[in-house]
Amino acid sequence: MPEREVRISRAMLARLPFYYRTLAARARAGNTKISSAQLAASLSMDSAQVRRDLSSIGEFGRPGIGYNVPELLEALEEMLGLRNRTEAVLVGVGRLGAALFGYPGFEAYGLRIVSLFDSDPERIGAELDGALIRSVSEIPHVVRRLSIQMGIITTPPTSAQEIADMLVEAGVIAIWNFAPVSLSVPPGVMVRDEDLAAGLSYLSRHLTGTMHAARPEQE
Amino acid sequence: MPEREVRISRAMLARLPFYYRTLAARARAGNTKISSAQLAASLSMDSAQVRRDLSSIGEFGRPGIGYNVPELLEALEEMLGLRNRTEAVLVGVGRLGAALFGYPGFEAYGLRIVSLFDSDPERIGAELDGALIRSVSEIPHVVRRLSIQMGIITTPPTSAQEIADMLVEAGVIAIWNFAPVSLSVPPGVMVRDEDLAAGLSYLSRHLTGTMHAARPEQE
DNA sequence: TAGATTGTTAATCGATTAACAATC
DNA sequence: TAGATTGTTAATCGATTAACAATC
Repeated sequence: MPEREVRISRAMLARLPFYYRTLAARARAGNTKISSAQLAASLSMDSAQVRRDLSSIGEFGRPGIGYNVPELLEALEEMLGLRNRTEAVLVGVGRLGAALFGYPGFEAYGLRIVSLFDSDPERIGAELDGALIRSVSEIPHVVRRLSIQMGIITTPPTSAQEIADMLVEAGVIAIWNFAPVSLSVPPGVMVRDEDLAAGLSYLSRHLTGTMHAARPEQE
Repeated sequence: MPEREVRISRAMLARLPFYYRTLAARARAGNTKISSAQLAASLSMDSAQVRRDLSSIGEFGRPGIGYNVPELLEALEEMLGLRNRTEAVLVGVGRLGAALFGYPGFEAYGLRIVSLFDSDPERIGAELDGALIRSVSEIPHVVRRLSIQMGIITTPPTSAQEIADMLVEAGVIAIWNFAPVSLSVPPGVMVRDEDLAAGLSYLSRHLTGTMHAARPEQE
């Protein structure tokens, strides 16, 4: 059979996890069908956009009926790469790093953090939930030996670039960066910046704007 | 003087924190000037876009010279609402909630988490970094009395909507939602979804893709 | 059959990039 | 003055929305 040409725009890729969420909840509720209009409604979006997005990942809908939830869910899992087991190392076991390491939600997404690193002598050698915290100097050795492809950076911004370089040098090709700094990496390596401050300023702006505008409670 | 009409697109608003980051680093390094080309280079973007974005928030550049770093930084702070002190409450003191509460980065952005809530009897009454963890039943009272405008939700997805309703009812108009579920709120209330899973699938997809493509190390 | 709903084409809207006159 | 660099206009590109024939 011919390979289906799948064009996923950046904007659409950002929407897929939301479809996934909603469909997973539907599936748990025992529903097997959902229409683009229903899906759109629960995500406050346009039904035409839902149909367009879903049609571009395959043909899972039937006119007059709607979409088959389990089928669509499976396709989305495939599409989002949730089927793959991904092993990652985490560098910087501060509060945020510890929170991510213990976050139960990742398991469902196939992510397993297999090794922890820090540069603070106080932390090196200690354990977190039974996992040993290693010195960053061991990164090259461990990453190479376990063929790790993903690195999670939760260090202070000042050392993030240095850590990124070490990870890439050792074979990592995907970096999830929580440090508030822009990393430069060679082509072929993908960086995802998780910018908490960006989310915050988005909301702050709303608060400021609202203060000058009409009070919201008197609709 | 006439009010300057400021049109900020959604996409541009998402870029502003990155400009801010870069300029703040420049300012710390003692630089007072920066060109659109330099700024673009450190963020791997197009210089035309930088100029377009910056020109739409004001006239801080001088042809032949570049932009005045301190001036621009100040304008961005204003624009991003970083000047405003924002007080927030946090609901759900699990690992993620605790990490956010202790995150030192927020202080610089004007955010202060003034109260913690949880529904787990084991946690209620306990302290985190000297702050008392209150029962969620106290949300209406506390939020109203302190006139809190922002709520941070780090509860499990099942209770997130219920908490959102309580917060909104008590007067909150901005919700920072870390629970992996879509919240429905009345108009006038803004929700920012921080979707960790989305970032993860973005990277996972790259890993899968790469396995089928050419090995990246042999550029 | 009649009603519902998809997948897709065409129309609209918005965002990015290129080019350049104006300015330092 | 000559070289550098902005702010903005015009051209391109991409994404969203509307509309509807095809299908169940």
